[in-house]
Amino acid sequence: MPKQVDHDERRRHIAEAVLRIAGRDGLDGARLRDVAVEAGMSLGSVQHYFASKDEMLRYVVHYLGEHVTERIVAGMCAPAVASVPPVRSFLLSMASEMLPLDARRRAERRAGQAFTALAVGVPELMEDLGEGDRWLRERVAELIVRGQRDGELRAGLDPRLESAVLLSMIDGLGSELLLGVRDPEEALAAVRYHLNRLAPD
Amino acid sequence: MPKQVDHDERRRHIAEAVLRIAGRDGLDGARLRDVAVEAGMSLGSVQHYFASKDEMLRYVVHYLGEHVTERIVAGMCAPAVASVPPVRSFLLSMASEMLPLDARRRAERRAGQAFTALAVGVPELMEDLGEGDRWLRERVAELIVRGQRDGELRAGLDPRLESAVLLSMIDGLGSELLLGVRDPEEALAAVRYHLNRLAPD
DNA sequence: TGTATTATAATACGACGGTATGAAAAAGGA
DNA sequence: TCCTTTTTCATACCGTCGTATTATAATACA
Repeated sequence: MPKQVDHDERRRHIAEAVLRIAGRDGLDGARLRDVAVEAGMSLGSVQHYFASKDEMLRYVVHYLGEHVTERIVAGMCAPAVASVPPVRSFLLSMASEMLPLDARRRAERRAGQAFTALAVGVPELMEDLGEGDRWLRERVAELIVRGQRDGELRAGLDPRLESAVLLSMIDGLGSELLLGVRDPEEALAAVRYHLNRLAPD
Repeated sequence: MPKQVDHDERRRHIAEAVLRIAGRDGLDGARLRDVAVEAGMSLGSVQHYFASKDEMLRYVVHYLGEHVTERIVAGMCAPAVASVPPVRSFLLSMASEMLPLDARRRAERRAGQAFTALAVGVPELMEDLGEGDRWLRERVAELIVRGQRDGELRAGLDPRLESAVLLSMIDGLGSELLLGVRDPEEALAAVRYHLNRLAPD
């Protein structure tokens, strides 16, 4: 029997390389040869783990979708340890995690937007990217309901629509931050301002 | 003296072709040869009006930036003729115009996002795309101030931050609509819901 | 230790796409 | 009418990039 290599570990390693390149130079800059260099292997090896570039990109889309939601959830759970956390602090943590406020998240978001552009019109990819979105929306709606039960949020709010408003706003702020038409302080201020209005008088 | 042709008219004609293609197949689908076919001319002619593909794309970014804001403004002014229009109806019209609710606007937005992805990290392009954004933000802030003066909007609102929240939300809803993770009715409902909360009790 | 099978790598191929070139066509002015 | 300059077009060139091919190295099992 031959050499044993964890195939999926190699694929994740390559996916990380793709994400680094896409975050730095855009998805167009992710040529197979560059991916190989970034991953520290040869072009042939990359080909060994992905039959085609398309298959590789599909894998990366899936990989990204999983990890983004995972990281957001981690960010939301982080402040939970500090005593009893208000729902608004959860949501603020979530927003901070989602917004491209540092180099890493900027790269991640840029890669994400590149894939989003790629996915438009491709049902399979759109499904992968939309999955986490729907899941997150429900979580936020649940959180808002809980906030209302605990008296942290106004009773009159529509959880479903509030979830849509908040997540859309964060999404939009993210795009604007990446494009440089909005500065980070203002983005965070907008989120805090919005969350404040959700509190009872 | 030779044949006289309106140079800028030709360039706009080509730009329209590029936008149609980018809206239909993405910006990657806008090969020079395809642009020529879409514009109903030969590759050589396209080259005659643009020294390079890069120059062409820069022109299209500029062209798009001008026309998008122009169309949004037209959308905002449209309901103004009907008696005295509440500020909220202005803003709703603006949102409706900005959201990709039909094929035309979907194509326009897709092209816009493709160019946005292209522009990240290129200061010149970012400037072109950010210009209209800043202008629009100020207009919305002014509108909110006017709404407050007229008693249409709550007095406690921060016009600058409200402008940021509203425009970011519309931007985010637009992305989500394009990706198909949000349906048009819900997007409009979210906008209406949000605008409603801005009204006095 | 030998061998079979996988992993890694180097190189070659072929297509695609931006660019360059040169020629033909068109049209206003002498 | 002829000339000059612009416009239009066809075609050739050449680099790039995805893919295919082939060879070499590595390793688990007999």
